[in-house]
Amino acid sequence: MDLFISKYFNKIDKKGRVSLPSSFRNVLPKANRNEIILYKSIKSRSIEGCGVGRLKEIAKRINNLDFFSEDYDDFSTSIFSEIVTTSIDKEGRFLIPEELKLYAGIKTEAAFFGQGHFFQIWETKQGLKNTEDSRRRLLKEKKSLRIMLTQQK
Amino acid sequence: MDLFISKYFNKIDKKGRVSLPSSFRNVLPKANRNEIILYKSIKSRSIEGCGVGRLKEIAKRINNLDFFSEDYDDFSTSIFSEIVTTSIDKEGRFLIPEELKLYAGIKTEAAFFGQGHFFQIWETKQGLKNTEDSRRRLLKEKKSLRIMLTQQK
DNA sequence: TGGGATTATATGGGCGTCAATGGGTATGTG
DNA sequence: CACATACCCATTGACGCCCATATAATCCCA
Repeated sequence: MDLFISKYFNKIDKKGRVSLPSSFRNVLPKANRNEIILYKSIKSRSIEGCGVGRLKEIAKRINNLDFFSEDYDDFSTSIFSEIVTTSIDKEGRFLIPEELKLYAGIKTEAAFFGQGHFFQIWETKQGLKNTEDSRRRLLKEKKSLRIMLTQQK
Repeated sequence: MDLFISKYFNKIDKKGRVSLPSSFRNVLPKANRNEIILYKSIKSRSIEGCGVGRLKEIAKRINNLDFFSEDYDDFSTSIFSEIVTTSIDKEGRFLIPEELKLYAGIKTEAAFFGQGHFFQIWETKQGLKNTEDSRRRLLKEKKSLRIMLTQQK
């Protein structure tokens, strides 16, 4: 399976280490299996993460913008300076930078939510609440989606 | 990772030395790992820097401007004549020329912002403010950021 | 197919290494 | 000689690497 799926709740130890769920590790390309990128979610108080491969893709796109435009700087600043890369140790653990933990309100436990091509890290309670809210919105307001999700192939 | 990523805040000591963040050092080609170039940013009160190898890339970008335009001369002059090369000592530190520090308003701390193929050095407060402003502009006015960040290859 | 044995995963902790920082001295150039 | 800067060494704290354990999952063989 090459998608980030399901949810996991892992402890953050004294040194600040958390295990990246094993199934998430397996999604990373064998080449860069010991590195991921993290950044603040735009839409919620959570951290988003994925393999480094996507970063190179983004770099390429930004590089194609007009170098002397304001847009270039805005993209470049908002993305490159906000993204952090962290390495994963032999046991599959990594460090969440302090700033990102603050942003997401994470202290002693990290809740990992698979999102397909990327994943989110939440403070456990907020993450669970977000899941409920999402689901409620889906069921109440988006009948068409419900159809997509329940329809047989 | 061969890109300048993330942000770092390093102290400038009495002698005027600053550490180039370790992850930035690693972006420099192993050959010229002890030399970088610095120049005033055209668009902001910051210093831009990169490995010497990127000079060619900068030349190409300027060359793509209309040769007979005023812009051409302005960019060409502003950048090429202002470029300085500085060497990095064994501990990974370098000196920011006085003129550049003045231009950016840097005194005792330098804020390094990764920008992909180059990086910027800001006075800490201004740098943080710039990050916020950039992000705000993108979120309010440009849906494209969201697309870049969330869209799959 | 049951149940012990092996492997994997999450978690904890020790310790050496490296990064950031400080300072002292030599070298050099005006 | 004075100032700047290159070179050398020292300190501190963070992080990487290694080893250890407990629980859960998987395997394997009779």
